[in-house]
Amino acid sequence: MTATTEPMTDDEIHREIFDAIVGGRLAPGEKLGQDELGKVFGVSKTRIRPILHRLSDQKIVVMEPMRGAFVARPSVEDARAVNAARQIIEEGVIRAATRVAQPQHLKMLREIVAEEQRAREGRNGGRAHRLTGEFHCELARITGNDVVSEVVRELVSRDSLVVALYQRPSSSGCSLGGHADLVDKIEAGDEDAAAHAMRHHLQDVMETLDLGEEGRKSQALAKAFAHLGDKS
Amino acid sequence: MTATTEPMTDDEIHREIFDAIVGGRLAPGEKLGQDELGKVFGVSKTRIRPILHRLSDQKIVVMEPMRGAFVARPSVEDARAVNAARQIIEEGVIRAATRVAQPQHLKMLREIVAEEQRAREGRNGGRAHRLTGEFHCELARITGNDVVSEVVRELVSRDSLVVALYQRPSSSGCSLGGHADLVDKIEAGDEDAAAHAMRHHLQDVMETLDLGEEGRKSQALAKAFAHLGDKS
DNA sequence: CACTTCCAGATCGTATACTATCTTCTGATG
DNA sequence: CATCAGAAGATAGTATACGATCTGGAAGTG
Repeated sequence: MTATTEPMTDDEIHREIFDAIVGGRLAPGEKLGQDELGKVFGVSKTRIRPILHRLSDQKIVVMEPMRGAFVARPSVEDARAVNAARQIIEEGVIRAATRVAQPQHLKMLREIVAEEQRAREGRNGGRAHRLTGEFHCELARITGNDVVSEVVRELVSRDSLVVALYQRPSSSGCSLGGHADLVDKIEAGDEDAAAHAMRHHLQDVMETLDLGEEGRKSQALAKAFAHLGDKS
Repeated sequence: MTATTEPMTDDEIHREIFDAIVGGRLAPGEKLGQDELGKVFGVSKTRIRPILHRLSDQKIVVMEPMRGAFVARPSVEDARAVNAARQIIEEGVIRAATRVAQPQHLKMLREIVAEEQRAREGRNGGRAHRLTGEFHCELARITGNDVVSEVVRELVSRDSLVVALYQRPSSSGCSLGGHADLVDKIEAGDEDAAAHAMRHHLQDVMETLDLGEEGRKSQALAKAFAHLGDKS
């Protein structure tokens, strides 16, 4: 499967790794060896390194000096910061979206919500979570502003790692029906209500996570030493 | 002045180029040769290239395939998109800031406004503009959220290129006293008024620019052929 | 004389080679 | 037996070298 015939552009390689991480196929903390990735994509380290740096800028990957690149393992503080940032930024987004939303936009959102519901009923947690992210991205796209869309996209992708790390095994997906409520508020044209709902929606998402009272630092370690009673 | 003794980290080189561009020492459209930059900083192309790519991700630089890197020359559409994005995002920011602002924060903002005023009276347009950007960044920092600060910082830096390209020679700096008004609204704790003021402030900034009715595409060319009457 | 074609110089993009640093295993020592 | 020092292997970081592509000018042709 090591294709030697396809040139494959840098952006394609980037997207491949990006999707693998956000899609959960690469677990947080996983090592991303340069030579190894180079062989996978049939190119040299020289082209892998900048891509890794780019992923590092996106906070999807961390590069430890002279140690290598790893899939990011956001701390509890990071998780809270990203969520807080989303509360702040997506408030502006949903307000702007509410002002300009057209029926076709609402239809699109409702379709995503419906699919989300179906995925959750089908116990397809991965798909449900992906659709959750898509909902927020699509909401941002209603503003018609690519810059905003890109910012939201980045924040949503960072949140993917957070849920991968801190999701409770019990809770299958995201909040239950919170998105439908948002669409209702947008349709009603009630900007303040929509903004309020968005803030609380994101807070709810945060509360479904298991962030541990004192912050389950490494997760793998915490699980490994659970029998000791976690006295730190 | 070509120091061969200092190793100079990648981030330092990045910041050096970044500041040179945002600070206006490198004009939009300027060529950024890889070998040339390598010699300036006493390193090889290999280290310059990823830095250029990073600046490209930040939209401060554009990389044309097989042609090289150039200081970005944002189009009128780009300018409008960034400004619109700021209206959307900074609305959320100023609302969050209004909710949590402390007296010390207000003091900090007023100091910047005062310095800004002084710079403008001293006909120091460059300094005034830099302080304008700093005001918005400092406002974002009130939220206490680094993610938000970083997003705003990025947007503000992109706007630097916009004003470098499209600023009217007449208007020395940014809006006249718009910032003081924002601080007043924040101090009053009136979230809606603050948000409203922010949106209009950014719109005002946009209107001080000379974006040309049909979009003064290259600026240098437009000036060069002004005598022809610009029939495009 | 104007236009096209071709060649030389320059610069970008990538692979390979080398050096520095970290990790790990082995072996010695308290 | 536990611990620490040292060497070998592996991997990151950087520079150099080579091939590909673009730009600009010179020569050729209608």
